[in-house]
Amino acid sequence: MSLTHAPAGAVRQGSLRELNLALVLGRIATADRPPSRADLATATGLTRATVSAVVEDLLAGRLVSESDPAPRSGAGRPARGLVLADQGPAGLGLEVNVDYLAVCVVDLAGQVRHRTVHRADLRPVAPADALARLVEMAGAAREDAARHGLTLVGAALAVPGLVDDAGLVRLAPNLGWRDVPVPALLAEHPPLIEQVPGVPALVVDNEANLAALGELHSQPPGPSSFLHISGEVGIGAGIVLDGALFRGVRGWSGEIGHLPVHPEGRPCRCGGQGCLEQYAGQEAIVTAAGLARAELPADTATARLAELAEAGDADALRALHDAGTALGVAVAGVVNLLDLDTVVLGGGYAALAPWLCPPVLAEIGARVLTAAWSPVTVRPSTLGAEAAAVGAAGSVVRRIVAQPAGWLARAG
Amino acid sequence: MSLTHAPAGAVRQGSLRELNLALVLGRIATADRPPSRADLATATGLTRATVSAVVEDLLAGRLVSESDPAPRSGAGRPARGLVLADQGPAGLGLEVNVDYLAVCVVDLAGQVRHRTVHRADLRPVAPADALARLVEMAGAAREDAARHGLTLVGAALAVPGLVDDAGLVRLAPNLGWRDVPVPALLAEHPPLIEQVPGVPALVVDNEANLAALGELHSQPPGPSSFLHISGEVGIGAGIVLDGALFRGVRGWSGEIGHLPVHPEGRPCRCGGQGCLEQYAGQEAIVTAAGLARAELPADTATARLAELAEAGDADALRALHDAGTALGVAVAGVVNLLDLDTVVLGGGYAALAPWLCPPVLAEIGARVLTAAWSPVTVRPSTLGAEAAAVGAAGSVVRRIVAQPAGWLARAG
DNA sequence: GCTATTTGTTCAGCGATTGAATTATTTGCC
DNA sequence: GGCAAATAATTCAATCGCTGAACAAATAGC
Repeated sequence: MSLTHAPAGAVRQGSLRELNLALVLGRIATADRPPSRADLATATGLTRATVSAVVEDLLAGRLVSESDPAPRSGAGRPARGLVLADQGPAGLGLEVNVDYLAVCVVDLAGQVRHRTVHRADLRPVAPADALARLVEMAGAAREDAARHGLTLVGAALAVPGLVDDAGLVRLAPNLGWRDVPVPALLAEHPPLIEQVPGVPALVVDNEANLAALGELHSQPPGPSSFLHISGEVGIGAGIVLDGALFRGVRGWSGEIGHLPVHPEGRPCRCGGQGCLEQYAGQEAIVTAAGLARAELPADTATARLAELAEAGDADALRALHDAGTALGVAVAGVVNLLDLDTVVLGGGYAALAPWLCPPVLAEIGARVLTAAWSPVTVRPSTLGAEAAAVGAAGSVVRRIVAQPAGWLARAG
Repeated sequence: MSLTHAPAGAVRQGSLRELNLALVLGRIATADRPPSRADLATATGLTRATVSAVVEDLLAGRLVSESDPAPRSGAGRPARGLVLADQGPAGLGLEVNVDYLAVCVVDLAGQVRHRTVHRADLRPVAPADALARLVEMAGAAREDAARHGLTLVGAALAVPGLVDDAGLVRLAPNLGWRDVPVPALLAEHPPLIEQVPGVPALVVDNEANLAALGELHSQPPGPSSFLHISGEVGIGAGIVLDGALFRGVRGWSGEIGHLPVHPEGRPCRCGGQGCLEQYAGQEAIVTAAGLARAELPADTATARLAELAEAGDADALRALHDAGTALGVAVAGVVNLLDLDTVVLGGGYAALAPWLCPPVLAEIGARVLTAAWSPVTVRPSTLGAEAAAVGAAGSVVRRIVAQPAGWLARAG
């Protein structure tokens, strides 16, 4: 039932303006060329009078600005193009991963305006210390952002593990974290965020989820429903349905790493048998390729593997083919279940995509009933290594775009 | 991003009333006791003045009526309870299945007001003839409905197969249908439906999807996210997320029958190997239990199997245990992927649930990473055999409840 | 019979959208 | 160069629907 879903609560007089602010701003955000007020009127169905009034609010709140290059040329008064402001609210993205810390700032338009990566093995570091380092990096990011006229209105932290609604990291096995109360630990540091109604100061979420969100909002815009697979030590998936991340009942969706691909196969640390992770996880691939994994950190191992495959190393090629086949079995199951037409390989898989895609596609072709009518695209992620941090920061500014009324109420 | 999703288009002056009509009517529909106007005001956040105006519209359009038993007793003016009208718009549910045709009428409140089942082997019957019989049954249903003051405002047809957006049945393997243009075939018969803006006259959908919708709207209300598995000859699943059926990019989601449970196992007609259907499909179970399947139609075979299991027949019990284990492997994968907390066994599985649930739960417990923190419920469907027809009819009236403005515009 | 209490309605006020008229600014043609 | 056509954006009275407060209705308890 694809009904236009109504707002949850009461629709008051003022909601009308709130909804139309969001409608117009969203249109400006997704347009490929800066639209004029007249363009917006025809696109949204509102009258030009209303659009003018709404745009005036947005201009006053510095969420949009008028662009110099006119969107049209020809007879008639020239239109004034509207673009998202390159100053004003911005999102702070944070990421703790096994071998790096990342911080970035993304503006309203989705541009990455600041980026810092600190490479280090985080496994021996206590959570509180890791977060303290991250806060230090974030402080520098905030100052840099302020110099560009950007105000941080919210932060999102990506963690490779299970996170509950309150931001408690239940389990991040590869990081060695268990029951880490991130919000409480971060509350001990001076706040970097200017609170805005409707935008949570801090969201903690799974790295795979946030990387998928980053992919969703990357340029050029891709499909609105897809599966994003982050192949790290574990294998996580972010499921994007109709332009929204699907989190599951408790926010623990996407545990694709424990789909069974050989039900009577190798035992897995999850307690099951033959889980995907045992055949297509980073350690499994590296080991199968004959690389002594202990000598290398995860990202270097992946790069080395790509080098070997490039050079035609038989062991590497076979390891990648086997991993791709296992991945394909799992992905085919997901596609059968959810009827998705796009699968994005992210994280460590992105660099290995040239060798993983063919066997994945082969399994999809063999196992997906509907593949004959509708082809499935499998492609590497367009975002770089710290996709989750970018997606995290992007998720903050998307809230401003989706609910501009909160920011405008603040800005006066 | 669980933002309150705004309406897709422009929010005009009149949309406000439309949205609040839907809000108030939805509240009346989901309340456990007939709410008063005052109850609705506090529940929705609207003022009592607005609620009174909205309710007046709903009463005038005969979508709700005032109930006799007052919702409250005590000091103060007695409240007048509001309930969904038992006259007015109703939905027509149709179902073509392998061994029966079913027609039913469901009123606004979700009550089944008419029900006809015609048992026959439909495999040798041409699609046009099967639909003609269904139309005949529907005509009688319409007359019966009219006698109760019900007007049919839309129809939904459940088919055990893949259906595209236009209502074309691409493939219904167990029925022997391929590329059947249902809307065109039904257009040759006189219309039974009174057109209402916003309500499609005919929707054709997968039987598993509509059965899941029926479960969603069954009384008492259950969870808003769950997996509904219809175990017939094939195995289909309806995925309900946040109170809405998830259809996938092309409407072909839920093909759980082809999740791999033994990737190097038996070949499947889909082209893959070791698909769930080969281990937990009705034929597989019946054969494994030692019943000669040819002698029995599908529903009788299931009943017989339940009898044997009840009597302690070792072969039947083993067959059910093995099928349940295979089903559990697949369900565990789905739960890992989507983080659902409820699985409903419907269709042929409903009657076999006492024997299927334990092995399914065992596999979930062993393979689902998060099962330790959040238990998963596995239970049989509460609806009867023709759940899809009831769900189909229910999906029609749900549209009226979700968008009452269309009906009100018609009724004046 | 009076008061407290709760329900539901009435009504002036107001915010936001609408549609038509008006102003603003350019291109192209004579 | 000047004028008409075309397109963009604004202004303004009218209207729709929600709000808040006052008011009328109806009952229980004392």
